[in-house]
Amino acid sequence: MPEGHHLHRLALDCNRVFTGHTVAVSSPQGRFAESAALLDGREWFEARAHGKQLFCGFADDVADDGALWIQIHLGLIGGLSFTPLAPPVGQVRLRMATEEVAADLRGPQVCRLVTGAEMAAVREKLGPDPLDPLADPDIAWRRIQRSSKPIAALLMDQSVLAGVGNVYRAEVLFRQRINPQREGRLLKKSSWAGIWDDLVALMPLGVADDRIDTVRPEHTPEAMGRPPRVDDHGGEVYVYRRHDQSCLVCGSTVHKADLAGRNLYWCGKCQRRG
DNA sequence: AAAAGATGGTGAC
DNA sequence: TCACCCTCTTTTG
Repeated sequence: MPEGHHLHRLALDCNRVFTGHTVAVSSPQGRFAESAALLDGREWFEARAHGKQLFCGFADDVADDGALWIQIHLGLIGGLSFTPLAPPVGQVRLRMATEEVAADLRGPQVCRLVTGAEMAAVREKLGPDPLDPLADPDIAWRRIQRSSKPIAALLMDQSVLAGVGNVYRAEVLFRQRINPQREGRLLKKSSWAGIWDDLVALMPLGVADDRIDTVRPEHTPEAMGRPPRVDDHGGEVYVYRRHDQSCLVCGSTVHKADLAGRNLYWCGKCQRRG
């Protein structure tokens, strides 16, 4: 679940549930208890997402920006789920609740109280986010241009580009027909423009549906007479976790390889651009 | 029943 | 490059 689209979706959900409310903040598991007590009963301020980082703000008269923030990073296995108010089940690091709804945070990589200045410092280290309408793709392009790392590695580097994870990486490179091993410094400007524009188009759909669908109409299960994808690792995709199966476009076998400790999926025949 | 693996990232070598 | 974090699902025995 947790690529950038999911965090932006959670920010929207938090704002929908908590705006105009005071929030009961607690840490049933105990590891965030001290900070939770500090925030408990405060007025909700605002949630914001930048890439895979989620910030939940609570009103604070003393803070420069009028708020104190919880920085949340789900990591690989964390989750934030909304349920009708009921006793917490399992290990809940953070609970934010109204009288009707509870948002429970489990297994996060990061859950800490930060000031507005600390939040800004975290955000300064992140590259542009395709889900931010004000983001500047040239900032990422300058980093890519002077790197000898493969474009597939650069897309996963959150200081280059914020929000893209393993699924969007594999899928946008396939859709743009780009060789994942192409060095950043050798990538054509038009290829980068294609990647960025495609992410700007794709990721809002991911926010709306809370899943990653990247397959064009002509390659959908209905259009091709194939069974729909049934697992819950994203939606309909071209290459992600489709290794040893046939490419939906050319029929050749989809490859899988380890790149910097993460699984990379691609079609060697379709993806030859640089 | 146990192990492996996952949409992520850090810190120690 | 690897162990580790910590949760849940899927695969293996």
